[in-house]
Amino acid sequence: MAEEKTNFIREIVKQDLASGKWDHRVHTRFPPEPNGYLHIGHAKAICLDFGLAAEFGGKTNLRFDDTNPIKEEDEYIQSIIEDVRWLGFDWEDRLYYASDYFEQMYLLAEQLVKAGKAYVDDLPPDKIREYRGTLTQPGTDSPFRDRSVEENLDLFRRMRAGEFPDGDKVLRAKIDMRHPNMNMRDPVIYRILHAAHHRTGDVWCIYPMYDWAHGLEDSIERITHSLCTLEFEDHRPLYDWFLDQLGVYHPQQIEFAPLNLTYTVMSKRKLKQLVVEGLVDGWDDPRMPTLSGLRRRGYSPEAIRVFSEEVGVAKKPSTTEIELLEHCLRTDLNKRALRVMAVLDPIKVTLKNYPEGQVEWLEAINNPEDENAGTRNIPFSRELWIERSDFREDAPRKYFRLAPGREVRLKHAYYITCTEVVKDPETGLVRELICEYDPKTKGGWSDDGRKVRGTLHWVSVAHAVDAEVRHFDRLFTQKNPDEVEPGKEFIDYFNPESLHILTGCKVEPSLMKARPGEYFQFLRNGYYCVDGKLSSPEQLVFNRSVSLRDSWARTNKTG
RNA sequence: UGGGGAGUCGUCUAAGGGUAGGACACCGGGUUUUGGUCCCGGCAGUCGGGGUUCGAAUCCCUGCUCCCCAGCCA
Repeated sequence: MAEEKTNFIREIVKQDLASGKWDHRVHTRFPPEPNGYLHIGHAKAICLDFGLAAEFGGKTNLRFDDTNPIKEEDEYIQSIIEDVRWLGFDWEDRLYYASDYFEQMYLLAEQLVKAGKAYVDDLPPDKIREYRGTLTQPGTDSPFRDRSVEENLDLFRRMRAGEFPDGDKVLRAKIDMRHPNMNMRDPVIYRILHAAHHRTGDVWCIYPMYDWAHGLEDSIERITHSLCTLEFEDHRPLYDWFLDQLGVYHPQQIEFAPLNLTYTVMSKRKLKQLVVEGLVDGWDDPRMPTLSGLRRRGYSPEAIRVFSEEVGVAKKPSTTEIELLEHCLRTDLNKRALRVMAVLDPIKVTLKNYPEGQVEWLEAINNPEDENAGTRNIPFSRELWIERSDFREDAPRKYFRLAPGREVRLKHAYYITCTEVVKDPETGLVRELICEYDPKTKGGWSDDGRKVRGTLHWVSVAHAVDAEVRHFDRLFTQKNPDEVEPGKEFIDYFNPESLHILTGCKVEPSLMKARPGEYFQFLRNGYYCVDGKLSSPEQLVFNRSVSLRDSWARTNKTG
């Protein structure tokens, strides 16, 4: 039944492979601009670019589209390389930079000038905008549109030579100022920017625009399928025009809908604003949809790759529910996360009939979903921590945790029965529970057919390690923070409750050895990981990656 | 009133003349030393109106709605 999932781009590739359109090659590229950190939306594109090529025995280049020195930084390049690699993709020796092609691009531009298809325009920016017309009104020709080839070539060379200040002149393609597609109204292809480039330094003072550069990059690298998002659909005619005018190798641009997720934003500009305004702890804050944030949150690359496949690829603008992402994480972590015990909101239990000073090391299964995960021993003693929410004085019948007179199982340990509740005389708050354990139930079993519904997690007081635990909620309070009411902006929907810091948590001693990048399930609580930025041997800090599904909480809420 | 795209369960996505399928979400039930996992079941969709056809989500006509484009950003 499990018909393999497909999408329109995969079908195009299959057809092209069958027809031999590209010599039976598939060669894609992932072309980020190094002006920010990669996010889950990029992951979809990365998985598409790399995944599709790999599926058909093709190749994928990692290419930095670094044509704007003002916005681009080396820090971003490093993070992008790290993130793509972390996701599990390999570009082998094909790490390219658009800036490596600047000379070729320049020469091709001269070729366009010589063909009478490009001209140097002296119009200032505001005039260029004015002459462009509007969506409904045609533009008008620049007075400089009909300069001779000789004059254009001379001026263009002098632009490169640095004879003019920023904004003084531009090189424009000569297409049609009355074209219904705004992109075809003599688009600018080179601008003067006396700015140091992160790779070429001050070698250049003119830089190519995206539309000119991108198709050439694809052409130079002999890309077959150039995948990009929907907003570039309007640019395809230009992409094709340039390549056709030049008579060079001509890849096919195919557009797909970008990924949107509920309760978050996906624009680098907006994510950067959260960082700059200090609303989050950097690009890698665990609440961020960035790959570095998801990594710090405890997402696995596998979960993200499965998610990318699950959301599918189409041309319909859409917003995926974040629950699907969480589901993919739970599915992956369920198979791999080591089960450990951690008490987040501790209340003390004293076993009245357990020998003082005695310690038993009980065997605990590391992962019931993975036999190879083995077992470990955990210390059990007279005084234990259990979860405050696992006890209720006024327990309803459906509640099968601890209550006065009720018996529960301590996971991997013994059955215990609550015999006495010690309260603070001042506040009336429960301070301690006095219980009795049944020595005949070691390991959590009894052969007398006794029915014990509840199983609790616990940590030995004498052996517990203190830890800080961080829980996260949605980054924004609105399902779609981009859709703002009049007078508001997306940042107004930032969720001030999105970070909860729990202190005084008690975790089992084995967690002292936990390292960033390892996956844990805090039994009955959720999936957690060590925060690679904040955690230290002196102060353990864990992040909750995602909670466990909780049907008890659900029935309580709706009931 | 310009151009380019897109409309299938609540959400995402298949089916491209022949039984509208899957996943998430949601709702039941079973198993369970995690109120987890797993298993079983349920809910729910072709934007509207015409037409062609034995048969239309699919083809034709028409209407409607939504998204993108007026950077010397990508």
